[in-house]
This record gives sequence, structure tokens and C-alpha cells, in this order.
Amino acid sequence: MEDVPMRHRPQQTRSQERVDLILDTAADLVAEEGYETLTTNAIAERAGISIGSLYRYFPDKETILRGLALRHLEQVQALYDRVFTEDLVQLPLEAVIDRIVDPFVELQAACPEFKQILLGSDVSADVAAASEEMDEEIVERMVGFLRQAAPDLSEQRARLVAMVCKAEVKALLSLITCDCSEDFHTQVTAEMKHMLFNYLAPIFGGECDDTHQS
Amino acid sequence: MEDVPMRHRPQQTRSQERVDLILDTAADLVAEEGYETLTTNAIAERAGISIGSLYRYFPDKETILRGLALRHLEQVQALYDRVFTEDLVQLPLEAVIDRIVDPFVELQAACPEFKQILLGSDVSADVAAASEEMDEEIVERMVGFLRQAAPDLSEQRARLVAMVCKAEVKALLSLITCDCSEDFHTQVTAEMKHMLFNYLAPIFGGECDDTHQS
Amino acid sequence: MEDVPMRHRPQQTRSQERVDLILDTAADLVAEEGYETLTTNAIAERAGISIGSLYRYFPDKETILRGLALRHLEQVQALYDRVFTEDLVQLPLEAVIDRIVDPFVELQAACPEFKQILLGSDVSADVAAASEEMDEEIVERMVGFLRQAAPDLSEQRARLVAMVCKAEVKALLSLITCDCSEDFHTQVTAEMKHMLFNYLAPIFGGECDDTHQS
Amino acid sequence: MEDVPMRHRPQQTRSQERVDLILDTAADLVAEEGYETLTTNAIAERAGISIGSLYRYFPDKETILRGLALRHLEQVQALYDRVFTEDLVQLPLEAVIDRIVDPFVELQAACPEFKQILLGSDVSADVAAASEEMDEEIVERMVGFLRQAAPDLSEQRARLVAMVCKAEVKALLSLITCDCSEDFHTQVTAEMKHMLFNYLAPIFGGECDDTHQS
DNA sequence: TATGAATGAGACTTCATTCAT
DNA sequence: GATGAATGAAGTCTCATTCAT
Repeated sequence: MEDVPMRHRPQQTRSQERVDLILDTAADLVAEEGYETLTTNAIAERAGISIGSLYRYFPDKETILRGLALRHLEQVQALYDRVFTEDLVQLPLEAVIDRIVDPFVELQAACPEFKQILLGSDVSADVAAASEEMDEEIVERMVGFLRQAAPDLSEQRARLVAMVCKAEVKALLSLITCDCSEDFHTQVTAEMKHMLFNYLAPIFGGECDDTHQS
Repeated sequence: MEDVPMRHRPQQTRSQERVDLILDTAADLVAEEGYETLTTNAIAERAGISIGSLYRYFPDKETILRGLALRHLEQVQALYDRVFTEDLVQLPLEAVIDRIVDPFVELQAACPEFKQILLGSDVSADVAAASEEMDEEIVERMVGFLRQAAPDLSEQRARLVAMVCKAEVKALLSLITCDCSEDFHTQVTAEMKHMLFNYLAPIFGGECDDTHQS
Repeated sequence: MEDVPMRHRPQQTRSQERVDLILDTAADLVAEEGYETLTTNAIAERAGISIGSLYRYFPDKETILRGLALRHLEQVQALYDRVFTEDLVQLPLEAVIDRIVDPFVELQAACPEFKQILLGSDVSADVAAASEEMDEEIVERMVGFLRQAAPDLSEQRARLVAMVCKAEVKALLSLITCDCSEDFHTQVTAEMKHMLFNYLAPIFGGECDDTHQS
Repeated sequence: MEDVPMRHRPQQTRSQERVDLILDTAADLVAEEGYETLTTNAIAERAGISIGSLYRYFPDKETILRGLALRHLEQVQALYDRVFTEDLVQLPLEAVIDRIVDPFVELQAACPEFKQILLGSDVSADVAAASEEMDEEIVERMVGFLRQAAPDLSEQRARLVAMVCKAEVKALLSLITCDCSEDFHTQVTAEMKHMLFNYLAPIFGGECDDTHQS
């Protein structure tokens, strides 16, 4: 798109740049100060645009928050696409766990505001909805995977296991806060993987070793 | 007067009743609507008292939030005292897990707003501090228990295990939201206990059975 | 009155005690903190009575303020009675000045809140009225004295001179703030008397010496 | 654009206009009603702007009061600069007195709220500070002038004389309230000048006549 | 379209005053 | 009469949102 010469850049692109700038700025502010002190004026000022411009791209504050959440939802869905591939079911359990857990840890490290969105169920109904949607999505994916990997599992049980794993990963992420050492991150991650392995191994047949053992 | 038995004899002074009424009302509102829409006027109105009355008992909104958090902190600490008794170390692992997990699940069921306080890291420094204090307290208790139960465990590893267990329980609680069925609660709890058992069994020697198996 | 035995002290006395207590307390608070932070609750608390009691003796806050001002007005009028006696006209000018100025300086020293009342024209219409009444009273007295002491003086001129003298004394009092040294008080007072003498001497015939000369 | 002459060319930016509008309105209200009933809402309403607008230009009410005080402080300092010039010491005493007193009387006439600021010691620390600063400034200027004009005067005595003169002028201003006749103003001013002359003449050598004699 | 001054609903809080006990 | 908890009008200030330029 960039290589098409035109007098005025396509609106879509210009607009999208603005939208992204606003969302990026909002994300920064949330990560730095939390939702508490987040104001539309603060976002506009930090973004270097006028408050009027901000309202050209977002009808209200709520929508910015929802935008933030949706952007993460998209990231997470892309992550799911990368994680839950056809071949996953053929991997050994420890590899499966690595495939699932590691991207989340990385995403968390890359997006400090992610935690706030993940946990900020109080901010708005829309953010909560987005958060829930992420949850449901991964549960569905996990269920699909589990039923393939362990065909004996009932639909209901599979769903339960998936939810527990999801909560487990969320718990792990909530432990990994920015003010902790790299070393601590590594240890906690290893420990969580170990826990998941011990949990899932019996379900999968249990004949595999856990390389996550610490 | 003191010896007259009555069904609902208030031990509390009139003043304490008011304080509790305000906190209860605030708790209800937080549970229903979240922190976002919590206003001092809303609390007063719902509590059926005037805004001036509210401010007789609490100097500002922040203190109400802190009061809520402290009340939970006290509940949780009392819970810890009941849970982490001398004999805990002599119980089989599954009993230990029951002893630790069940009270939390009950507390969560009894106090719908507890979840918000547990997770409401963004609301106020005081609430966050109370939440963190709860976390640190249970980690210490768990470390104490683990080192007794599994003397081979290093201090560092014990702390790691404790933190992971804590996060695990938090994750469980976050799954148990009010809008879920009783049955679902039971299943999720069983599953989480199972997970914890599988995680802790090797650490404790691993020779015991898991009665939580579903 | 005290020696009359009676079951209940006369209402008048009990009431008057309460009224005085409230006014004294209000005076203290005004002297200490100014009008800004003066609240009816603060008065009641400091006086050791309930807010309800305070409102039994004063219908509203305004009336307390007016009471304060009126009490001073009475003090000042009593002071005038002592000052403007028959013999004043026969004294030499410097003695006249001493007679007029000194009691004001003493009153000011005795009642730290007096200054606030004198100058606090902004507090309420009633206080301002009382302050103005004090002013008019002394002007009348001065006019009376001046016309006796200097019969050639026109009514109008006498009034002018009186007002100027009054303003002069007020100015002196406003200079004498509590945080100044005793020594400073003395010097300022002497200087003001000197000024008044130089001003009044020509009016009185001018043949007398000024012992206030510094 | 700058070279286009216009009658009421605002030198000021739009922002400064607003600031001035708010201060002017506040000044009017103070002059009319005193500080007691001055509220930010009243200022905004009278100024014909919204309360939010008011808070765009002043962070809080206190700052408006300070702004008022500072504006007067600046006016007064400008007045001092015009009054205490090099040549003052060469003028005859009565001319000196005219030079000092008249501008104050004019300022007072032009700014009815000036009196409230001058005397409003109870309103806020900042207003009091500004008032005190004005006092100290004129005392310093007077001391400088006196020591030049009457080299025999000790530093201490000069300061005393200056303070007394300052109090004198303040007293004059406090007499000149808006509700008085023009004629009364003139008479009081003449009387005060006369008083000052009689006071200062001996200090300056005393050989000059007083043209202020009424 | 961009700007940012302006808006005003609504939040927090105070304190003069009332009234049930 | 005394008490002091309760009241609520009113004040200060914030911030999401609008709109004239």
C-alpha cells in the first residue's frame, strides 16, 4: 500500500496510524499509572495530539479501553493460531506445555499493560467482555486439542481441564510482575510448567518424562 | 442487661454497627458493580443513611476502601490461623490440600466482593497493600509448613512452591464467580485440588494416593 | 446573688454562664485560628459542651459572632465611660491623649481576638455593624470633648478631627500584633501619641508641651 | 498586524484576558459582598463562564485570591516606583506628602476591593503575605527616603516613623469607603495630610509651611 | 480536519443546623 | 435541658465530551 503514489495518503492508513498511536499511548499510561489516573486528556497530551482529534477517532473513553482490550484479543488470537497447530498433538507433553506457556510469558513481557487488561475486570463491561472472550477462545482451543490428544476425555472433563489450565497460566502471568528479577521469572515459569505437566501427564497417559523438573 | 439472652444481640456498639453497615453496603456495591461506579453518595444512599453520616464514620472514600480491604485481611488471617495448625504436618497430603483450599472457597462464596479486593490492584494503594499483605502472609505460612513437611526442601525452593500454590488458589478463586452453578464450583475445586496434589505429591515423597481424583 | 440559697441556681445565671463560656471559647478560637476555621462544632467541643447545647443558647452561628462583637462593644463603651469624664477637658493635651490611647492599647493586649473583630469587617454584616457602632460611639464622644475643649471648632471640623483620631488609634492597634516585642509596642505607642499631639496641639491652642516627644 | 493601530488593541493574549476577567469579577464580588460569600461558582457565574473554565485558568480558589492580591501588589509597587523617585528628597514636605498620599487615595477609589485585600488578614495566608509584603515594601522605601531627607535620623527611629506613616495612610484609606461622598474624601484626605505634616515637620527641620492646613 | 478552550454533570467533602433519645 | 448522631445544602474541583474557529 505504501508504494502506491498518491497526493493524500489513504484515509484508512492515516486513520489507523492515529488509532494506533492513541491505543499505544493509552497502553503506556495504563502500564505506568494504572487505570486509576487514566484520562482522555492525558492520553491526548502524551500522544501529542489534541483532545479533539482523539475524539475524532474514538467516540468515547470506553471505546479506547475496548480498543486496547480488542487489540490484545487479536494478539492473543494470533498467538493461539501459532500455538494450536496441527502438529501440536504429536508433540510430547513437555513440548506442548512449552509451546503454550512460553508465548504468553513473552507477550506479558512485551506488553506491560497486558496484565492490567487481563485482570482489570473492573474497568468497564467491554474490557471485561474482551477478557472473557480471550478466556473462552483459549478454552475452546484447549478443548479441541485435549480431545484429540486424549480421545477418552469426555467433553465436559476436557472443558474443565482446559479452564483449569487457563486459570493456571493466568496465575503464572499475574506472578510475573515487572518489578521482579529475570531469574525469578524463569524459576516461576519452570515451576508452573512442572505443575501443569504433573497435572496433565496422567490425563495424557502419563508415560512421558517431565523435562521441566527443577 | 448483659445476661438477657437474645437472638441477635449486637455485641457491637451503635457506632460499630454503622461502620459495618457502610462497609457491608460498599462491599455489596463493589460485588455488584465493581469499583468503577462506587461513589460515596451511592454507598450512603444504598445504606439508607445521609452522606453526612457516612463521613462521620469515615474521613474519606479511600478509608472506606481500606476498611473493606482490612476486614478481608482480618478474615483471611483468621482463616490462616484455623488452617495452619500444629497437626497439619501430620495429615496426609490430600487432607492438607482440603484444609487449605476449602476455607478459601467458602470465604469466596460468602463474600462475593472478595474477588474484587483480591484482584483490584488498581483501586487504591491501600487495597493493593492489603492484598499484597495477604499474599505474603500465606506464602510465609506455606513456607513454614513445607519446610516441616518436606525437610529436604531448600528455603528458596519452598518459597517458590508456596508462591505457585498461592497463585494456584487465587486462580481457582477467580474461576469461581457468582454466576456459576454450584456444580461447577465443586468440579473446579476438585480439579484444582487434583492439580495441587499432583504437583505437591512428588515433593512430599509421593507415596500417598490422591482422593481428589475425578 | 450567690448567697441566696436555692434549690436550682437561677436560670439567668446558669444561662449567662453558658453564654459566656461559649463566647469566651469562640473568642479564644478566633484569636488562635482566625475566623476562617471557626466552626460551631469546634466551639462546642472546645467549650466542653454539646453542639445541641450551643444551639440552645444561640440560634445560629451569626449570633455568636454578633455576641462576640457586642461584648467588645460593651467593653469599649465601658472604656469610653471611664475615659470621657467631666474632668477630661481640664487636663493638658498630653494627658488627654494618654487617657484615650492607653486603655485601648491595654484592651488590645488583654483581648487578642479584639483585633480580628475590629478589622474583620468581612465576617458578617452584624459584626461589621457592631464595629461601626463602636466607631460612631467614639466619634460622638470625641466630638463632644473637642467642642468643649476647643469651642471655636465647627461641628463639622470637630467630627472630621474625631474621625481622623479614631482612625489613627485603630491604625496604632493594628500595628500592635501579638508577635511583636513589648519594647516595640512601647515605641509605637509613644510615636503615635506624639503624632496625635502634634496634630491636636494647634487645634487646642498649641501652647502646651508634648511630653511624648521621643 | 502589529502595526495596525486600534483603539482597544488587546496586548494580552486570549488567555490573559480570561485570567483578568476572572480576577476582575472576583474583585467586584469581594468589593460588593466581601470574602465571606465569595465562591468559585459565584465568580464563574458572574463572569459568564463555566466553572470548568474558571478551573482551566486557576488551579484552585486560593490561587484566585492570591492572584487578586498579587495584582494589587504589582499596582502598589508600580505606584511606589512612581512616588519614590530621586527628586522626592528635594521637594518641600507638603509636596512630598501629596506625592505619597494622593496615589494611594486614587488607587483606593479605582479599586474598591483594595480595602478588603489590605485588611483581609483572615482570608488566606497568601493574601496576608501579599498585604505584609506591601507593608514592608513601603516601609523600606520610606526609610530610604527619610534617611536621605533627615540624615540625623537613626535607622531605628526612621523605621519607626515609616511604620507609623504607613499605618496612618492605611487608616486614611480605611476611612475612605465607597459609600462616602466625594466631599468627605477630600476633607479626610486633607486632614490626614495635615496630620502627617505636623508629625513630620519637626523631624525634617520644621521650617516649612503646611499648605494642607484646613 | 485539527485544535483546545469551554462546558457542566457529578464526584468528594464540610459544616450549620435539627431532633430523637 | 442535654446530647450528639444525623442531615443535606452547598462548596470545591475533575474530567469526559463538545464545538467554534
